[in-house]
Amino acid sequence: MNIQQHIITATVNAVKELYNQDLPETQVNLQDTRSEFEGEITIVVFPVVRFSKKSPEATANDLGEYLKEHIEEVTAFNVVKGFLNLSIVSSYWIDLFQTDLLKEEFGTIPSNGKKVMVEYSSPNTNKPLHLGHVRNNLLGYSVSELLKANGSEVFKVNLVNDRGIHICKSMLAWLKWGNGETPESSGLKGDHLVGKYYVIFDKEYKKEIEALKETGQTEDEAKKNAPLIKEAQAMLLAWEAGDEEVISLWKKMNGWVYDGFAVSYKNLGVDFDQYYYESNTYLLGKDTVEEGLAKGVFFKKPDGSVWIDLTEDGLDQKLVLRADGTSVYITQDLGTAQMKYDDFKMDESIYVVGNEQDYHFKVLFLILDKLGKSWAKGLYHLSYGMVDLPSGKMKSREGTVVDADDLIAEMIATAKQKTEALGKVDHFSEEEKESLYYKIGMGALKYFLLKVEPKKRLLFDPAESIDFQGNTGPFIQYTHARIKSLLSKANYKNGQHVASDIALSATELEMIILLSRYPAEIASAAKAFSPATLANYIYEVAKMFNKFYHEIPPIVKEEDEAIKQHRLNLSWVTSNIIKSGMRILGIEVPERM
RNA sequence: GCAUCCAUAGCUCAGCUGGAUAGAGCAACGGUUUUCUAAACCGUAGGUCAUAGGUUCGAAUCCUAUUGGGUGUACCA
Repeated sequence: MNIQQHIITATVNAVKELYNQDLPETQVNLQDTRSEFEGEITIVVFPVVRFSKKSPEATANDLGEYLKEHIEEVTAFNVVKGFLNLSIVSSYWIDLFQTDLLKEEFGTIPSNGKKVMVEYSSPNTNKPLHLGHVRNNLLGYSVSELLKANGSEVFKVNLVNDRGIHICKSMLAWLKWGNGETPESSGLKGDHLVGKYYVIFDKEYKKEIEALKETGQTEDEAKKNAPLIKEAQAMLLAWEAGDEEVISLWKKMNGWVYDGFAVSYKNLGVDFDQYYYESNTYLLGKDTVEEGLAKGVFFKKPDGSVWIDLTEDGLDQKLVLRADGTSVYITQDLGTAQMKYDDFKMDESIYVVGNEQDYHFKVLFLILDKLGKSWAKGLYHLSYGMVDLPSGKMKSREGTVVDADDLIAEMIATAKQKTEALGKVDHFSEEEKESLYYKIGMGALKYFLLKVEPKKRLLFDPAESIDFQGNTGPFIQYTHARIKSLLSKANYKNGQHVASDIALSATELEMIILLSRYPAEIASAAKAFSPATLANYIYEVAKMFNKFYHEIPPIVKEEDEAIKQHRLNLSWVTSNIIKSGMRILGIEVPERM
């Protein structure tokens, strides 16, 4: 039993004995004592006052006396207003530290038997990835790792949007203006090459619209009548009919895109256990529509279109199948959800998708629930905010997107320049330097994006480079490298215990308490699907270490062996938590930098 | 119009199921290196937590309204 639980139980007993009242355990409110007060654990006594019928101060004093009397580890207490601060004997903290935290596997949580699917990335194959996709990928990957760390079995899946009118646009533009250009002939990365033709299509299409408007057509008419869009639509029909030429062009161009994505994914450090392709799933869902009609969840309008009425749930009527019997977006999502469940039988399924689709997922989940799917309650939309530029939203057609590959290259270049300026790595091999620049650059980028609460929108200013100082990835990486250097200088041997009666400084005590929170931080971050809370915790840990490192004399020169070993143990545990926590964020920590 | 999310220091962000004097980083100013890596540390300054009510012993946090901003509201995906 840990000390916190011990205190809670004893407090309940105290209220029984002193006031003859039954205090519910949930009313015992514990928190870490603020550093400006004496003690480590604080009881907020206001909730107890109702039971004691005394003033907060008097109640706190009563409880303090009782706890000091009945709990061996409680050595002293003080009362500040309604707060009872308890001092715990330092040997308790040292024992806790040595038996739990000093283990390599500290922070890993045993299996909870849950199977979870995380769907993320889900790109379109008509253009390269941009900063918005980067946020999605990093978030999806990190949440997956977080859930694994919390004891779940995780399947990462990528549902690739590889078909549709937008893909045909790129194909058509390439046929018309491409002159047979390939990634090899142009030296362009495949996804960028295809994206180039998507932009060309849009430009030419706009020209046609303008021309038609000159002839007196309205904007809407012109958009529908432009020859290019008609050709693209014809191509889509040909694709659906299995036209050999179209299919083979489609395969060729998608192949270029996949080669390009593979490079970006590798650089981002993300991976997937399973790919789904919409070209295989876009016809799914019609069975589900039949099922819904049979169950009376859906209804058919006279024109043959199928709808669900969600007005009682505060939403609208929603179309689930067109009058001509073809699917809409939600049709295939219904079918795909069923297929994913049939494939994996997972308990929970997380969709990492931007908040512009909040409404869509609300409807999707509600429909599946109304269809009586037992697994519908395990569905969760991890909705994240858009990445904005100072100028506003990124728009691919207006060229205001921050390209993922460019950004990665810039981050690495910046890392190189900053590292060289510090002049610490001159003796590194070229290979080690390259690897270091990559780790630091990506560490800066990943931490920058992940430290912000997912649902909040995020501002990125391309004119200002991402920081490498303060609350940043490189700061945390640096702290880790510094600890590793210290440990190697001291010939550190892991896991050696010292007598639990050594003296601890205030900072050392604070460190132990902070470090001991790691498993709880993982659990709460996993519960909230939020790598951000973990990121901020790791930062606190790194900051605390640097404070400790500065205020004590050099450890390697420490003559008291027990104190030396204990300080090295503290350093090692810090590095272990940083490494493990950063790994969950998808960030590598160098051994030296 | 309706739905939904957001609003905290000059800037970017923390702030747990309501608890002590609202915290970090950047930028600004000052200091720290004969001592284990100064991508570090210490200090100064910076706030009507959008506004107004309400609930409570106690509200940045919960409720209501208002203002400002984002997103959605297609037989697009």
